[in-house]
Amino acid sequence: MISSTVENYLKELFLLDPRSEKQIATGELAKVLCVTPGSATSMIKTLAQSGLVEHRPHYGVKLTEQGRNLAVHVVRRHRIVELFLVNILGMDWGEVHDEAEQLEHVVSDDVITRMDELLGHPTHDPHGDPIPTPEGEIPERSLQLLSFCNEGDNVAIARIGNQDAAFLKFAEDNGLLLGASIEIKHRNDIADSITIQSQGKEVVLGLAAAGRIEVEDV
Amino acid sequence: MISSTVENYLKELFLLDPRSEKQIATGELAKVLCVTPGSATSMIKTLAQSGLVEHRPHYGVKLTEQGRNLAVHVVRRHRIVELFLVNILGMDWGEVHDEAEQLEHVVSDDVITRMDELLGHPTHDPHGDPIPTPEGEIPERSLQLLSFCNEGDNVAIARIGNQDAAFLKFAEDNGLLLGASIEIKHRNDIADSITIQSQGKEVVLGLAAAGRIEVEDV
DNA sequence: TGGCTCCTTTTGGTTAGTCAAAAGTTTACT
DNA sequence: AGTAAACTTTTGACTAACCAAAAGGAGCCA
Repeated sequence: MISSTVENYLKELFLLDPRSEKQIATGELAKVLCVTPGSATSMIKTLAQSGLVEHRPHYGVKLTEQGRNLAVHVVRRHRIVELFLVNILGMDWGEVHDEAEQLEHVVSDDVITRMDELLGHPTHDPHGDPIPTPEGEIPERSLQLLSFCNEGDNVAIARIGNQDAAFLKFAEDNGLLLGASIEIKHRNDIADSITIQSQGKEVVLGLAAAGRIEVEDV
Repeated sequence: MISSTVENYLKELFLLDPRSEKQIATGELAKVLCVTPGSATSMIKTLAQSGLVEHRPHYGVKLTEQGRNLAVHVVRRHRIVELFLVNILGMDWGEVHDEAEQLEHVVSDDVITRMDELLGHPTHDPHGDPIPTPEGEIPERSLQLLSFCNEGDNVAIARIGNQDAAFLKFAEDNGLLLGASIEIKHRNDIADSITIQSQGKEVVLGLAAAGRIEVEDV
């Protein structure tokens, strides 16, 4: 049996590098998992023994094919649960993450399949992140940072990279919801700002903030 | 934080004696939890130190007020989850128990509240067992064993005590579903049988089987 | 009262996961 | 090249939960 601790290590490795190309530093992994570096090292060693990661001491760690596969399924469970909590149980975008964090380790594949069906086989979760398929494929979209858009572009909001509650509230208050279609009115590199129109309302954003919002061409 | 192991010990103590009146034997508790008696003893000792149970060495163990309270809430979570899996996700009566066994330890009160709402504040789960309220009250019904009913009685099926899959299938096939109203046609103590009519169909049951079915006067 | 059986408790050992602090590497700068 | 800073690994120790097997009551029957 695979413990939830192991699932968390694998999941975070995946989230830090979805393609599993880079060597992730022990300390970085330790930080996101809120454990000491020493704890991470020893867990990495046992993961390596099980063939779930490849460990080059002092250089870093990387998921193996097998490890990545497990991780992807944890992420699938997490995102389906999140979407389920929001769409079916009516919970808030902000409060579902921690809940899903727990549930992802105990819900069976059967339950996930049924939730998936009830949700209509969604491809992306409430944060705009892709939901891996049961086979482990990750649906790709060609996203672009809002900060790279040009005047006149018509795009739809696909993902908000900043999980900060205040930022999410600001986005929500200004109609910058997932799927909302917006038009780029002005772009001023000198003033470091971009002006967009969403649902008739004009909003001015700094380019740094715009860099946290990903959009899809429509 | 209270571990799921502790929750399981408390829950099983509650299920073995819902009123928490008797002293439960260590060995009995160990058996339902599938642990050795020694393991049970040592956990009982730590539970006693936390004030969750009262332990009289060599005589038995009993939930305290506080322990029973926690146990009742675990049971509430379990039963609401079960009902949710059956009614909302369309799972089978038989397959939800193990799933709920896992989920009961991780779902938050918020999620339970929302499920409860979605289900219409049910008072009993798919097995006919009562669902404790958020305050810990246990809705009582005055149930009677089908084997004690007399000719002419009109009753509704409230609970099936036998969890055996074959028995459940037999019951289902003969229209003996939760809530179904039936009439007692004949009762023959010599032949040890009882004849009932449900939805026009007559079914003959041995009194032993009838003793596993509980009914409510209508 | 002794002895027998059944059950409970104790004892000693294991595993997974953690931390704190010591020891060892790498890198980067002079 | 030499050294300090930054990071990683090792070491030793802890906790929760478990098991197997030895030791310790309790009740019963002669």
